[in-house]
Amino acid sequence: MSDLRVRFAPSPTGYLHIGGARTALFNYLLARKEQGTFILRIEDTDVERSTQESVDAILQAMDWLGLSYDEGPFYQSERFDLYKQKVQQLLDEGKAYKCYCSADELDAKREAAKERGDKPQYDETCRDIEARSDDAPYVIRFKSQRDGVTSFKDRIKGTITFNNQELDDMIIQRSDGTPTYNFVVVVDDAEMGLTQVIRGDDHVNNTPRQIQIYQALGYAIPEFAHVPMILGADKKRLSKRHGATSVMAYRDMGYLPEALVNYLVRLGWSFGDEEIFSMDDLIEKFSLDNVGKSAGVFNPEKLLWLNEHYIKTGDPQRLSDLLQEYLVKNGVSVATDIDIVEVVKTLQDRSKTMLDMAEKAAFYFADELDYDEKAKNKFITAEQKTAFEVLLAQLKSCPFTPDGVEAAFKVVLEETGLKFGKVGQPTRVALSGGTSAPGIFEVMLVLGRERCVCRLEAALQMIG
RNA sequence: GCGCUCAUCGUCUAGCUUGGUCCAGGACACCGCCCUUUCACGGCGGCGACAGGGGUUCGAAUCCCCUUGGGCGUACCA
Repeated sequence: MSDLRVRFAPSPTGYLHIGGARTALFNYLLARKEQGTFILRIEDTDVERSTQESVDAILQAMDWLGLSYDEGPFYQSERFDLYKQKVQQLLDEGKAYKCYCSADELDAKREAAKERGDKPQYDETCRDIEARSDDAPYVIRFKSQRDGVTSFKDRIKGTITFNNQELDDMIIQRSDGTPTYNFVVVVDDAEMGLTQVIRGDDHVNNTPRQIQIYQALGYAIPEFAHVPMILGADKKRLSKRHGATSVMAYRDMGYLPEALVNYLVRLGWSFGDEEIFSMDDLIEKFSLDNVGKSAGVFNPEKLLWLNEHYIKTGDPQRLSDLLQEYLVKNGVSVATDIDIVEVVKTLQDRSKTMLDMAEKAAFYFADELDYDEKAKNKFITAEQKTAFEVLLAQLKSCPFTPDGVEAAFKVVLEETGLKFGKVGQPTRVALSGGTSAPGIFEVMLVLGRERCVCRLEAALQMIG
């Protein structure tokens, strides 16, 4: 166990999205690689917007991705006493003050500043006034250092410097007594002993003000690593209009978690020319050194390619369990006389998602085949009558093994004098209902004698 | 507007620290060929980028400056 301590700190105001999952993943990988500690903290100081449903959704998504944590989940809503105490400390030391300006006043001033073309900042009206003794509502503001600069060395972006004039006195406690994000994040990151703060790029602007709070509270400053954002195809911040952004939506669409993990980690991180990484590979190879500085565009095609890869190479046994779930979801009742592991084996090379596989597998289980109209008209015709009859007779008696069915087929070719192609495709339609399916022998073996006979008879009946 | 930041094929990226081995490598997508009982898989090949302009240098994708473009922030949200 090393002393490295990192965290993922989502705000429970919705499901876990792609971007959050990636920062969680980076933290997780680093913790596992360095044998450090990965902490999960729920940032629910905004009581209005936080929900238990969101917490559950986030936990479920992390579990699905395989991101286990060592400590937590800690809820900020249960730590208000600690924050109160820290706010009081700053107040006592004159590093924070009560501000009686109303939200409306503040809004008006902000608007006015914008109109003038000035940077909207708090004008410090209450900075040096006496605290009132009446019960007028107030917020508590942090007294920023306004001279000089604040800079820090970002692990992935390098040194970043801010002029302290940019930092106005921010609110650390709302008028309802609850603390705000920029304050609690510092208290918690410090109290939880984090050595590195790995988070989204959208937080770099918060970092200098947070550093000032670390200093005011006498805390050691952790190392910061800001990972670039994920953008949509139009280079705008990834959002719902770009498609699914929820991690669990990808499960519903039939994606494997290892595909999402692999995709997400390669978006912004690289390891030479390698593209395929298992979680174990990543724990061994991941490093903040190879994380790029620029934002990346989310590319659904590449994710799909990885998903195909993991389906192709996945363990059939495991995949068969998953396939059953998707079949059920599609309303297909799974027949017990069919070996689903074998079904998976026939479909692994031709499925893009598990949902896709479920759709392609449906014909195996159908009691009555749903024929593709065009295929039926073209291939289930009088021309095939003899071939079907011979095949039917053979199938009723031949050994139902790879060699057996192939021999049966050979007999058909010999007796009819037809080429394989002439018999194969019609047979495929008769057995599967369509023109694209796994190899004809594989299909017969998975279907079993009884179903093959039944479907061939049905085809013969259609021919009349 | 102001602040921070980023900039190699359409996209993800290697290369940039220690200029020459890069007329820039890999992957996805796309196109073609091969394999083939359908559909796929697979194999082989092709298309395709150093944002622009100045420097520095014998030599720049690599160093410096400017321009342009993008992202993020600018809340009693996180």
